[in-house]
Amino acid sequence: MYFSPVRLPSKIGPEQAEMSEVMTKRATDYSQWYNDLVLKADLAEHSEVRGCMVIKPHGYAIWEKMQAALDGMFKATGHVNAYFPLFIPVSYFAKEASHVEGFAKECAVVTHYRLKTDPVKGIVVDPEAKLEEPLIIRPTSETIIWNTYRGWVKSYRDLPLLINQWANVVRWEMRTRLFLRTAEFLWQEGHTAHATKEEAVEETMRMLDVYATFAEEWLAMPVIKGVKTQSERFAGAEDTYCIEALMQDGKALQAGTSHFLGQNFAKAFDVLFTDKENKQSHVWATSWGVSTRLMGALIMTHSDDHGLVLPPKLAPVQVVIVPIAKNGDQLAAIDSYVAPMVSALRAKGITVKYDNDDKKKPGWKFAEYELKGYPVRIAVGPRDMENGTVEVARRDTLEKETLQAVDLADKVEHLLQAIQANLYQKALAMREAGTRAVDSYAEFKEVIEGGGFIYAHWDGTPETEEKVKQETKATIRCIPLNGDRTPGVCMVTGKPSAQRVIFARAY
RNA sequence: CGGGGCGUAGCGCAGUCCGGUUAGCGUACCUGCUUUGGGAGCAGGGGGUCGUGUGUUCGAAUCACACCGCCCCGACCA
Repeated sequence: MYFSPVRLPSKIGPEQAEMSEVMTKRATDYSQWYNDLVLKADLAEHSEVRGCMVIKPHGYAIWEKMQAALDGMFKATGHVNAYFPLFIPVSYFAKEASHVEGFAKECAVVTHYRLKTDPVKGIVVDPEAKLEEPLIIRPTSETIIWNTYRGWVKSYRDLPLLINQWANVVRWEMRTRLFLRTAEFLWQEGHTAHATKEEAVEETMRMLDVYATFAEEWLAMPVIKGVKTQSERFAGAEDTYCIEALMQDGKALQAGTSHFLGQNFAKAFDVLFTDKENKQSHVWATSWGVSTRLMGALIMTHSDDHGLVLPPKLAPVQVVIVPIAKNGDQLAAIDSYVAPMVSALRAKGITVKYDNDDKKKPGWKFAEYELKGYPVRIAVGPRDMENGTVEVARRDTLEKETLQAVDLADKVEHLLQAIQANLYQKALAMREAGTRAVDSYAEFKEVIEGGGFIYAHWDGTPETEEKVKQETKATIRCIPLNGDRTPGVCMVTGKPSAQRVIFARAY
């Protein structure tokens, strides 16, 4: 059922050098397939800076589509964008104890502000230019934002404060993978301040819903909403909510988080407001984020051995039209034949590329657009011009069909909707097939080897969670919000359990 | 950070063990002709700090040491 990781010799055999096999197959080595796909589909490449990637135009275009959709949803829920500094003084960072504890191990630190020439080494850090206080490069912005909010919030009239930031952050990870975990990544982080706990909790849940909606309607990726256990909670949060998705190899991926921060940061940064009764209290906070990791989620949810598969709503170009011509005259005839189709498609808001570049052959283009995940490909040749048809191929099923060109724009519009829906349904079916409920720890140990989401009872203690993690490498992904609330007994200790939680091996 | 693998033309590799012509092959690229409904064929051509540095040697892609980078596995994490 799943594409399980298999260890292979690092040398690539001659059969893989063939033109027809530009990528490792999922079933051969899932992890290598992922790496190949990111590179071959031209989404990103490794930079020479350790742990950092270059997001290439095709990959960045997809990220921009995600940004646009999310940004619209943030605005629609009353948020505005702002920008805070990349550098955070260590003293700010130090103010919230559990926050520091969580991030200290992976902080890049700036200690100097100048270089100088050196006769031997060329250029060196100028020891004279040491900063009085080191700056860290933000791994997340709670501290600098709350330090700023102190000046912005005085009265209940200033609340709620609903701000989002699109930014880059740095976490010095030991091991990185393109999109899934890089030392520097792009994300958005929302930071809100509220007068009451209820309002902050409501905001936390609202943004969790925004993420779930985005994942399902745009990424075509079904997710489970849940709350994290104590050990998986964001450093500094009271509660961390998340959306969890299941990838094709049976591993779970956390795709977004929304945190209820309580008054932790307000207390650490003395953010107080005066209410209607002239009483002072600390404000209540939330923060929430999704990152370029969603690119990894997108890839691992839909793509296949032919390359990337993109949901139409996130595809930078939804329809590519490829002419098949024997000569220049024929190409010119196809140009005219296709022009009204292009206009009609664009009039419906469909993004279209007509690729009449005669320096590349049709077959080459077919393979290339397939690899890059264009949802619909239309081929037009002399036969079509005679018959008033076009050949339409859909990327998700790889099916080809010859259609009458009349009302093509309507047909394509429906096809794009059908593809979007089909991708979601396929992903949902995959998740359902990969989801099991188990009651005994012995069965759990067996089932977890095959991957997937496992619903099991847990006694609620970090000790039991840790034991399971040590013995099986599976963690509690979340306590689902909409799951079965039937109580039971912990599969490990036999102690009472309020409801089943989701275990999985995770990215 | 530990274990394993790797670094030679844009990409994929051979050559390294056992030092010795002008460093090869496939593909990509350029030119010409023929082609064009799933990564075209033939002919000719261009392209190399052999990851970086230091050393050994008459001579280093090849040997030694150090460093850098990448991949896979583990620990950590979104």
